[in-house]
Amino acid sequence: MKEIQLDFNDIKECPHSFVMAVNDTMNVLTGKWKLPIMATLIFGKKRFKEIEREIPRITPRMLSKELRELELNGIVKRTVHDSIPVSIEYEFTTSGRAIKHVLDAMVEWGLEHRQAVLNRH
Amino acid sequence: MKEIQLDFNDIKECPHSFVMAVNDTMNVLTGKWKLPIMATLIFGKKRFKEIEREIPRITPRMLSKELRELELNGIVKRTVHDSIPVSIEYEFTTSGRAIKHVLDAMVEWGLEHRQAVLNRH
DNA sequence: CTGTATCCTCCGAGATACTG
DNA sequence: CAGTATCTCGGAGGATACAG
Repeated sequence: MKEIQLDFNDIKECPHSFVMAVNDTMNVLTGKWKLPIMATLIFGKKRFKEIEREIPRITPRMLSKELRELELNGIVKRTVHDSIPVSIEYEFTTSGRAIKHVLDAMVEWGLEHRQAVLNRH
Repeated sequence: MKEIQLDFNDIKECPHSFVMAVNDTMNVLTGKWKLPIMATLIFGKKRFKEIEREIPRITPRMLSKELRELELNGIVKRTVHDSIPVSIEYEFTTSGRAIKHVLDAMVEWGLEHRQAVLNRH
């Protein structure tokens, strides 16, 4: 559970709280599997095996690890239903779901940037 | 110059162009030094040595590598002034500067999320 | 079904020295 | 000043097997 530590704390124009906020956000977005996992949860609760099935090539080790990290970071909620056999469901927290606004900004910039690059050939 | 390849192309709810756009954006934000480098360019052109001085602990190797990558991705423009000795300046492209909108969204979410996490202790 | 435990590989990044 | 060339290493992530 290591913290990514961006090293521009000394740049005077960046208030420390802004830098921390960007750090927090990057923490939730970086790594190979976090975005794919979040994508599977957009339309509601899912069980471990469902998520695993929807993400080609992910291993249970990585899925477990990333879900635990997302839970610790308050992005997803894990619920144990003690049926037989037990089933476990993952879903976004309210705050976790709101990261969609960041993704929207990324989509918008990404599309515009690709267009801008194409326009100069 | 490897491309980060997010592996959720098969998730039907994500239009491929949106996935590509998020990929493009992540490409520009990930890694240890890209954000610090961009932060130094917010207020205008800078020379290699100036950027190096403003970012503690970065090595010329990494600065060179990241600047080249940002240039190839159309984020920064590199200008050679053939004075004696030559001086070289780096600055945002128009499209590169616009990534600030993404950072704004990240700051907003990051601050709100931190607050949300604190509120439930 | 919902994960852990081991072992292993590869690459991002650091250290250091050098070049035009 | 504006970089490049080597060498090295830790850690993210993969493969495979196993557990409750």
